[in-house]
Order: sequence, then structure tokens, then C-alpha cells
Amino acid sequence: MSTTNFKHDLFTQFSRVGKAMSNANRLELLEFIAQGERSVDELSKVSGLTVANTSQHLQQLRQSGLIHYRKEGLKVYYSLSGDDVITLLDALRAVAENHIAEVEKMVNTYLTVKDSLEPIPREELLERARDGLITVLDVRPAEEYAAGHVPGAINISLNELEERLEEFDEKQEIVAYCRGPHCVLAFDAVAKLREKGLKARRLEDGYPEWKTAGLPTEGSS
Amino acid sequence: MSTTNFKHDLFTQFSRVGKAMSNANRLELLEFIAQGERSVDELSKVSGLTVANTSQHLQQLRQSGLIHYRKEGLKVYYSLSGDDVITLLDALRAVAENHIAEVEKMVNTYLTVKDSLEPIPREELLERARDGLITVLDVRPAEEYAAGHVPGAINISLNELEERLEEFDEKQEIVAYCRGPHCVLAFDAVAKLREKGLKARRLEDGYPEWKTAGLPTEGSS
DNA sequence: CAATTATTCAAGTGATTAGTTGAATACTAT
DNA sequence: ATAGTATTCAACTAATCACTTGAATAATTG
Repeated sequence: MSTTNFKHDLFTQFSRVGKAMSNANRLELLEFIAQGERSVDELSKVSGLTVANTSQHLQQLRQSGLIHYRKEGLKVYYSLSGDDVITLLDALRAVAENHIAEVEKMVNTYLTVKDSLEPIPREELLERARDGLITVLDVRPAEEYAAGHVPGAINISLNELEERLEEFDEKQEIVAYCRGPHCVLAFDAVAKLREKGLKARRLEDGYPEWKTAGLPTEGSS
Repeated sequence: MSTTNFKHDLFTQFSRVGKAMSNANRLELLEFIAQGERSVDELSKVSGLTVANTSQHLQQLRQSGLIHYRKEGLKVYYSLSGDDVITLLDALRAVAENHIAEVEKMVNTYLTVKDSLEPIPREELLERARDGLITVLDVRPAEEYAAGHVPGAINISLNELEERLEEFDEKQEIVAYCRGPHCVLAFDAVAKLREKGLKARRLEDGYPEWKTAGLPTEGSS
């Protein structure tokens, strides 16, 4: 039993986690699961993968320790196995953003001028929401909102936004958030609101990070 | 240009980083590079891979943004592209340790009774070293020590340890560290020192984490 | 300018991976 | 029981991966 073998075996175990994150579809599934517990067919629908394929990816994620599952009646529900997984995903994102030139380019070009959508940090949001200075907007689908959200946030999905503009107080700044730091829903919402002459900004990251930071939440989760 | 395509492209970029970490040999190379700049043939020797194979892995790591390279004369030197990579590696380790049962089992069985080797946190080490209460022992190879180490640490590699026991003050506790939280050198050193009746403990993690935490270092790096 | 050294490139092999399709299992409701 | 639903399993294909081998680039030295 050489020391080198032990080391290599340990790295082999670590590499299982890396392998789980080596596929775009699995990362997308992870982002959905990070919002809260999800069943296989929910995940299949939202990711656009076949059910069988989704199931297989989920099993890989499970074997690498990233997610847990719970069976209830007919359905199987998957959830993150811990907050350290969110930390890991954010670290992955950070490295990609800082060191892969293409990512920065993509984020900048697609999300129009990044600076004009300057995000607001979590703590600042909490403080100013407490003072009643801002309206917090959750642009995720209703089910994700129901499973848990930032206290006091109102839920309007992106396609409803246009019709429900009169619900906003024109004098108040709106802060939008969705699934994660790169979730386009929040970017699109901010762009749309600004188009209509409202003051809007984006939360620096998404609901999973908010929850992981230990900040208060509201909802059934 | 649909929003979904953007999202998928972004995840595809993130998955490149995951893929880079999906192989045990690449993770091992990363741990070596985390100690400081290394040339291809140093890495080849220390990892036991052929030079061509090592070179190919290094290029994958480079393309995924994890490492940088610098050419100087005949040699090409690789180094981590930032401290966020160490954060990422530690997050990966943490997830594997917390959620893959086999990892915990391996660590516990190989490294004998884990509790009896209770590690000392970084801040505590710094404080007590300042007060002159402990001897800090760096068990990494001399070259790694030379590239940077914890202030005041003495460098004795594992195979020299036996012969140089008289250098230690029997009344002082010894704190050993090496490359990372799971680097076996520090475990082995502690075991050996205790065998000889000396008081020895292990630093909670390794040199890269120490450096990343912004704590003072000594040496040419 | 030839010989040496460090690294990379290119081509090939066997193993693994993502995805499809269709059948098998497991639970629920009638 | 029977039919229906949610999930997983099994078999297959095309693509990708790790690794080897041998040749091709560069930079350095005599």
C-alpha cells in the first residue's frame, strides 16, 4: 500500500466531482436543482432533454455526491446535497469568468453594456428593502418563487412583465433577481424595465447564493 | 439568437473548467503547480507521466483557464492563473469529502485515526509561532520550500526526518504542513514524530491555502 | 552549423461518454 | 387485476478521451 497509490486514489475520487461538472447539460440541471427540489420530469421539461437522458445525468450527479434523491409515490425528487455545492458552482463560474476570455466576451456582448446594469450587492439590498426604498422583483417561474424567495419580493415572470408594469411605483428603484449570477432573466427584466423608463438594477447573484449566505427567506422551502 | 442558446453556450464554457478537473492526473498536476511555477519535465517527473502526456494535460488545463504559461529559454513554466483556482480546488475537495462516502472512508482508514492527528487552524499557528511556542515544519521537497514557505518554518523532507530529530526542541510542539489538506507527507511526518515521543500536529491545510488566505510568507516566490 | 535539450505536434488505439430508442420496473388509481 | 404514469435499465452508435509512439519545433551549446 504505497503512499502514491493512496494519493492517486484520492485524486480519482475528486475527479468524479469534476467529471460531473464537465458537461453543460449537467451544469444546467444543477442550476435548476439549486433553486429547490425538482422531479425528473420537471427537470426534463425545463432542460429540453429526454426523460431517459435526464435520468442518466441525474444519476451521474448523484454518484459524484452533488445531489440527493428522495422518492415519494411515483415521483423521484432531486436536491443539492449541501450548500458546499453552491460554493463549488460559484467558484467554477468565477474561474471561468476570470480566466476564459470567451466567457467575458459572451457576457459583455450578450448582456449589452455590463456596466449599465451594475448589480447591487446582497447586503445593500437587504438594508434598503428594510427601509422600504426599493421594490424587489423575482423573475423566476411561479413554482420556483413558491419554493422560496427573498422576503418581500414580488413575483412577475418575464413574459408577464409588460402587462403588469402599472404595479410598480415609478419613484422606487426596482431590483431584479433570478436563478444565479448569469441567469439572463434578471438581465432581460432590467433591460425591459429601463426601456419603460423605470429605475431598475440587478441583484449581484441569484436565489441560491442568497440562501447560502444565510440571509432571510420567505416561502415553503 | 435565443436566450436559451446564450445560456447553453455559457454552460458549455463553464463545463470546460469542469472537464479540466475530471481527470485524476490533471488534478495532481494542479496540486503541484499550486506550490509555485513548474516546468513541464519537473511536472512529468513528479507525476510519473510521460513528457508528451504531461504536455497534453497541461494544454488542456491552459485552455480551460486554470493555468498560465511562460517561456524562458528552453523551458516552459506553468503556474496557476489566479488564487480563485485554489478556492475552486478546495471547494471541489470539500464537496468530495462531505458527500462521497468512499473519500471519508479512505481518509480515515489510510491516515489512521484522524482525530488523533487533529489539525491546527492557520490563525492559531501564526499566533503561537509569533509567541515562539511552536516549531513549524515544512515537509515538502527543498525546491518547493525555496519557492515560498510559512515564515520561520524549517524544511526537512520526510526521508531526512529520522536523521535530524535532534534538531527539535523536545519541549516545543511541532506543526507540520505540506502541499494541501490531504497531502500525506504532513500526516506521515506527524506519525513519525509522535512515534519518537515528540509532540506533533498538522496544519489544517497546505501552503497554497496559507498563501491564498493572505498570510505572510517567506522565500523567493 | 551541427548536436543537444525541452516541449509540442500528429497519428493511432482502446476505453469511455452523450445521446437515442424501446423495454422493464415500481407505484397509483380505477 | 388493469390501465396509466414516472422513472430507470439495457443495448446501441457516434464522438471524445487518455495514452503511446515517433517525428517536428525551438532555443542553447560547442
